[in-house]
Amino acid sequence: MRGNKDPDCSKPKARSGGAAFLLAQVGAHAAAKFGERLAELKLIPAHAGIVRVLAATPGITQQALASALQTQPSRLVALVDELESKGLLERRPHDSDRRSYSLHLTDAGHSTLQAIGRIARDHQQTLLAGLSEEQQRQLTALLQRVADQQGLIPRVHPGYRTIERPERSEKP
Amino acid sequence: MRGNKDPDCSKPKARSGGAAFLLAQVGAHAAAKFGERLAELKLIPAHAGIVRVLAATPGITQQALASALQTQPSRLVALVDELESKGLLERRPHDSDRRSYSLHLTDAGHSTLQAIGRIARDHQQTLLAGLSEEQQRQLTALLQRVADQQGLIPRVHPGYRTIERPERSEKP
DNA sequence: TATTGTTATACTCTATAACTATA
DNA sequence: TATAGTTATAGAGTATAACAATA
Repeated sequence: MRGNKDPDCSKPKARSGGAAFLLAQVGAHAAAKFGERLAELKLIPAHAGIVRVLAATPGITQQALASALQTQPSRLVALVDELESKGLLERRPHDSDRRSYSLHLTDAGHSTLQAIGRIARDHQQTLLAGLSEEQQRQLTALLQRVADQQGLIPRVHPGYRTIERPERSEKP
Repeated sequence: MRGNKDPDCSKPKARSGGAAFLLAQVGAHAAAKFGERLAELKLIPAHAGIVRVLAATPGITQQALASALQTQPSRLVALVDELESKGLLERRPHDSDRRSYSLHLTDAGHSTLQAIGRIARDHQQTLLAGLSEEQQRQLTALLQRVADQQGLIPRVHPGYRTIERPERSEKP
């Protein structure tokens, strides 16, 4: 265990929980703050994710959307319903398969997309206000490197995928 | 907005969602992976947080613990119950106030604390495997800077504090 | 028979507010 | 009256499996 002879620096990494904890902590903070800002648009982060995917791949089906976002199709129903009732997207009949829909952003949907972009940039600026531009570039590059190496899919938030909870202690 | 004359680099930050998104994404990934590893000990991250606070401040009451972790006292009951039934902590009578308990780690609790530390280090090493030691130091410093500037409390994970969800669309 | 979107069900987690026993 | 710990209740979110329409 770290053959250091100077006892004063024998635990150089146990500062504030380590980089991994900092990542989780700052990341949760970033997600929470973004969610707060998004509330201005009466949306939640999951809505924003859908809008972004739809902008990138118009006409996508709900199955494909679920696959792209790594979530269950049944989970999308309510979210797509909400976006549709807000007039931000349309469910159009699919050309060749009458079981499925083609999802398309409306004009209002595209406006919302832009608003989301503005909020995201504003959010990021506030979040990284303590860093110089050069430091922000460094941070981005380092995070991108970790994300790539860890096999994270660009633009897809894990959304807290099912975490195996150990047996909740015996409860008779 | 960024007075760039070269159109090709007019959007230098819209790469993979920006640093803020990367932070949320990598942070959620880090938290999820840590949770998976912690399952080896039949614990969840919230348990680990309690154990760490107890190690730092032995004899703390549940109210003070709730305050330290920024959570509701009622939320701690089940968690403390579980740790007690595992023999990792004890509820001892408080010296001067018979309403409250003094929480103390047992020997097994201290062993578990060490196991948590090992898991955390192992986890961090895996998470940052794509970075050199110098890059890891850089990343840690940058994250620490953001955490400080954002007013995050050292060692306290936001745990996803209540996010204001906008009115769930009308549902008659 | 398989697949798309949807609905139904059960289960977990949480916040809130009671409750008790002390202070 | 106020506080510590606990319990009860209700609500949101999710995974899973069923379902009807279509392939």
